[in-house]
Amino acid sequence: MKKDFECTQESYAREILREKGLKSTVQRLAVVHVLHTSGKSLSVGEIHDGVKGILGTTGLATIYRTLEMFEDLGIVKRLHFPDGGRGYAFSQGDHVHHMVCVDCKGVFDFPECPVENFDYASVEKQGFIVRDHFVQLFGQCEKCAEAA
Amino acid sequence: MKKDFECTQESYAREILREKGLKSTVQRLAVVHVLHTSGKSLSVGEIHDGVKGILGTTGLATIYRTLEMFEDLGIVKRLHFPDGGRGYAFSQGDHVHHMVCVDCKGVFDFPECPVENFDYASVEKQGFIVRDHFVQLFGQCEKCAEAA
DNA sequence: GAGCTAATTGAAAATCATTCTCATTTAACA
DNA sequence: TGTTAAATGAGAATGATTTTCAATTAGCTC
Repeated sequence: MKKDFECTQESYAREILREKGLKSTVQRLAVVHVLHTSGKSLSVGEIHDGVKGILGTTGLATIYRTLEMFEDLGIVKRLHFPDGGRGYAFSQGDHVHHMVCVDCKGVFDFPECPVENFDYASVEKQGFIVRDHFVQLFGQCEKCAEAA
Repeated sequence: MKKDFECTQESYAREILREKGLKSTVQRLAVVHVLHTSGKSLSVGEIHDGVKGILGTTGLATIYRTLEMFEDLGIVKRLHFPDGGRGYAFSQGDHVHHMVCVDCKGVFDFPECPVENFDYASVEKQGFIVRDHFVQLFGQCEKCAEAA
């Protein structure tokens, strides 16, 4: 099978898959490749198209299965758009937030956590225990800001 | 028509609707009532059921239309759950974040913005302009933490 | 309060997204 | 190279959301 798209990100995915006893199929590696090289957030359909471009044919169900699994493994992150749409972005590393360009859907990592040093006093006063958070920034990348 | 559920939140919605030249229908006010009195995040189906409980019969399309519109008006906020599910929460006021109990789906407002004072230097260095953000906290409310 | 009008609703069909099933294929390892 | 459990593909099934259009209604005006 074609593996001419192998690069750092595919190796990274391979390793995580092997650690968990999961198979590194061409479909899975193609999903990583498509997401990573696009550099932006893609819909399920766009990912499907991208993978079909590499492998010729691929079942849509496989894309769904792969994305769900990759999300659990922390390889991709699901993003939510104000219009209700969803996108997936490659997400190497554990705790990364994303900044999304609303024009080109470009995704840019954001290593510092904006919420990390936040004082949860007002919430904790009510008895809550904060366990996790979802943070996503919206804006414009340099290119799109200039074009506007 | 039954309006015995009128209270502060319904008046609030009425006012916003009137400002925008939109009609305060019983269906719309019932959606506000259901969401507000539940105190938690509800799915579209749960909201539909709640409204049917008040009005007898209501079209599902109306619920969808109302929620979309209320989201634009800032009356409700769409929440996203790790499992992919979506929920809607009543959201009086402009810039409120939410903390959601993963057990009971209870929603608690969070007036301080965790992102407000964050230093966007690393992102701005790349030429980005941050325009908006989505922040959602997950955890356990007092009740559910004790029950666990 | 009755009439007018544009906005809104309801019901069902249409569309779109996601999951499931099961026979076939394949990656990983011996 | 053979074995085997995991993964895939194709399409059916399910579920979520949107659209359509005739009927209804809220918000005016008088």
